[in-house]
Amino acid sequence: MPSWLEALARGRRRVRGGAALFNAGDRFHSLYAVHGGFFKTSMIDDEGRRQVTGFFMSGDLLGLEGIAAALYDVTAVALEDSEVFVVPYPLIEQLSRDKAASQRELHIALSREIAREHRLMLLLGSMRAEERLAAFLLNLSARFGWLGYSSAEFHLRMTRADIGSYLGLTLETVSRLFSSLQERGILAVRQRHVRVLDLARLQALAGSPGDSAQG
Amino acid sequence: MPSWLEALARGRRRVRGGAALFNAGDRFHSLYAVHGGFFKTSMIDDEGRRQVTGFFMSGDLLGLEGIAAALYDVTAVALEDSEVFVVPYPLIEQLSRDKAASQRELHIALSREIAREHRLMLLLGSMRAEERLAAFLLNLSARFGWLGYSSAEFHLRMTRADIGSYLGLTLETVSRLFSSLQERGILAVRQRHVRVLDLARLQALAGSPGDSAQG
DNA sequence: CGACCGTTTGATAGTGCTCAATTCAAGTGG
DNA sequence: CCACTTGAATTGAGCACTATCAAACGGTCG
Repeated sequence: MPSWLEALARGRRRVRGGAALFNAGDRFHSLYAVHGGFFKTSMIDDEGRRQVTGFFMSGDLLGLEGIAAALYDVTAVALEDSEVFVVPYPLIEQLSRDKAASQRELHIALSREIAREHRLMLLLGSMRAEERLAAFLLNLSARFGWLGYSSAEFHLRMTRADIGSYLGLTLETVSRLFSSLQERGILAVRQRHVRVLDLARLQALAGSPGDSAQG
Repeated sequence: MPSWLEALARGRRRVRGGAALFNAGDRFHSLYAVHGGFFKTSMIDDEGRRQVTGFFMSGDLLGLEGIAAALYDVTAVALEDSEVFVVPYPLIEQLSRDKAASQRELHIALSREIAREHRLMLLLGSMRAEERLAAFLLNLSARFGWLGYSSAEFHLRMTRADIGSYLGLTLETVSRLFSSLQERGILAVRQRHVRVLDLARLQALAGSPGDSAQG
């Protein structure tokens, strides 16, 4: 978890796979630093369609968007048994007043989330299905790498439907793309287990990079 | 402009239509509060495709995403002769340390920007072309209304290409949609001049609301 | 072992894109 | 004042991509 938050954590909270950490519309009071496990966030549009807006793993901060309206505006659900540090927002406000460094860190966290979403908008607005999936996989891969896990072989925690919703595709399209990438020798896929066989070609499909946080 | 920033503005800056206020990659130093005129922000993906990420008018804050990397990560271009207040970020940091209220306001501005992009992701990920344009127009309309202008009749400052880029559509599709909405008596469109003839039907197309800031 | 959820695969159709040709508006210069 | 230029917008035809509908398969957990 981000070091500047360590002093502020007030307890942990365990969340079972499938359970919600918070729901859209809940009163906002705390940020959550993921300490272990895996979360997805989603929201519902006026037509009732649910869309996944992000995936969060160790070190990522959940709840930033809640400050504005004093309500969380997404729902955060654990995709496996997970744990978070609970960081009450009032404490953060206070600490940032005392310590300039912490203040800046919070601003950076917020600002980084904005930048992340810029990239996602770019993906949703201008990439085709295969590019989207490639970019998504590279992002996941890089994040696993940073956490010390293999970046070449990993386990997807989310369903094809989750991926599709996040990328603006149907689950069938996602499934077909996995099959196609496998046939071409770029990936080895078995259910949710993914192995990257040809990183260079995967990067070429995505238009290159695979960094940036909080996919 | 947001009242909490008034005390911090250090001068104004005029920007001619077509000129850039800042470019992606420039060193970050200030936020800008739009005081008059109209801006678009855009960024470039790895394939070199440019995409519009937002439109900004009086009262909106530009540059928030620059805090994270100490670099602006979008380019802000004036779509007509415009004016901004320049608010140096170090001053903001300092004020937020002294005044809890200002600190919270900044957090809210950042957080609101995150929420705005959530909605845009929803739009890009799950709405069809016509829904997107309807939602876009309602958003613009509402914002003009808040500024005291007519919400039923207004002048688009951006080209069809800008709108298309923002909505993840081609300019031809945008143009066709305008024609179609006009034929159906929902809008009266002449070039960039738009008049809403049937608000209810426009809202129905979008799935209802038209609020939320910084479209 | 059976039930259930998730995934894969196929066939078909629809939506929006691409390419291309006009039309239109606003300037510019003769 | 009017040809001419230029950038934007409109419109059309055909097609590519992805969604939709449908069926079968697989893995996992009671």
